[in-house]
Amino acid sequence: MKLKSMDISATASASSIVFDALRKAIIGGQLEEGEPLRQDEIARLFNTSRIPVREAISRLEEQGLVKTQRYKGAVVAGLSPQETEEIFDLRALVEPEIIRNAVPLMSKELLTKARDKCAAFSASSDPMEWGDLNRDFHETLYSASDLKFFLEIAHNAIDRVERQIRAQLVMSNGMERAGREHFGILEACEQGDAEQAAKLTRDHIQGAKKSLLAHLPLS
Amino acid sequence: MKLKSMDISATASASSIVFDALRKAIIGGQLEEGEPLRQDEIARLFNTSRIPVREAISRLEEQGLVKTQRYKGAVVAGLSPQETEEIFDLRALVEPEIIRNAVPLMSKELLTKARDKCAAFSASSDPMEWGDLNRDFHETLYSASDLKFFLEIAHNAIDRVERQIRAQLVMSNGMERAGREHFGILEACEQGDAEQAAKLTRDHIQGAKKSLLAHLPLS
DNA sequence: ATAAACCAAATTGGATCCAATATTCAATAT
DNA sequence: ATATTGAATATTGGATCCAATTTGGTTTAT
Repeated sequence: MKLKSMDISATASASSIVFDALRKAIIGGQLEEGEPLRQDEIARLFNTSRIPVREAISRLEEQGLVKTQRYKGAVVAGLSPQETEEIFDLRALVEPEIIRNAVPLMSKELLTKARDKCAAFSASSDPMEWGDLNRDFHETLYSASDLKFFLEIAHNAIDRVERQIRAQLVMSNGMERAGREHFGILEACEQGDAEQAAKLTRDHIQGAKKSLLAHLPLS
Repeated sequence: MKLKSMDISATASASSIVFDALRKAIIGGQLEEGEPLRQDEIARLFNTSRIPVREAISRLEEQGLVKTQRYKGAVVAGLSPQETEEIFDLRALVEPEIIRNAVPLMSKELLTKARDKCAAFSASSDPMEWGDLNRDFHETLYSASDLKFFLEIAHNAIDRVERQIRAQLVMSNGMERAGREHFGILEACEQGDAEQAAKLTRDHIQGAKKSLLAHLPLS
């Protein structure tokens, strides 16, 4: 019997489908911060009842992506400049460790893929996709790491500032500098220099933080 | 009008009450790892329906404290030795930063409180309360920090290894050494030496990790 | 006797309904 | 005119009910 098998018990529940969709809409900026999430409306959109929607929203709250008030509902969470700065500091602490751990575990294939993603990022002229391509490149490198909890933290931290990252890329020379820095990180990985890759990753994040804060109101 | 006011909209919902209770039961070891969480049973215990229970469980899953399988239900999450080690490494990375940030913000009152907690910990002879007293001391120091996201991470990381921390305290000379190390950290805080406090915190966590892994099966 | 088929109980996922609270807006009093 | 009251509407929180799936035991065929 030749049949491509799949784990049926892993099929998506309604609540996880709603969760994923809302998460993407929030970090992608389709839902702006402060915007209320109406359970009814979302349930109608996904042709389901409010129960899975409520579960999805409570999970999003646990992730810090929405804020809810009893009997008032949920709104997309926003960040103050101070909070944004703190998230970038957290990233600057955690992500270099992930890269340091990942470098010795990177296969030839993975490095090839990363090089492609790096090139795709630099080549793109559509600001709408810069955010995704940027994240794609970083996550490709991180995916070689086996530090699942560090990755969990990093993914959540990036989720929370994804909108700011997009903003940072389109402003001044954000895109050009990111491209250069990506290339540097990639080269360090290819040379197996974990220390250098970690250092460049930290600089990359701290640099993004700085240029972001400089353009933020009353920082 | 003189009336002591309180924010009624902040009153606890059924789901948050269940969430808090389950979280405490899990990290306190009342529920052992692998133990299934039956929605009906929990709903009966709290005299509510399964809806708030399900919301609580989905939040616990988001925190990594339980694992659920579709149509099979939730069980208390456990950690492999490798995973335990990684959580301790994460703590060793994040918590020193929290202390470093907190030291300059510590008031006289807070330091007094911390000294009391430190003494209470060392004085206790009841192994059942060592875990709580230990956490109480650390959280007192951390509470001076204004790094809310770092604190979020640390709290969650500690939640996930709380059981192992308890185990570590009761074994060999874990309690005695922790008492000594706590005192060292406290002194550094009192002297306003953030660097030293951070270093001792890192050592404290790495030391706990080592002695824990040495006693763990097939580490 | 053993293993496959199958049926009943248990359990979870989701839908619908009701209760509690918030919000909006018209009516009223000052 | 403005502020306050009160009713109608909208929205969320929770309870109850039904459907889908798993689980454990029983039957049945070999």
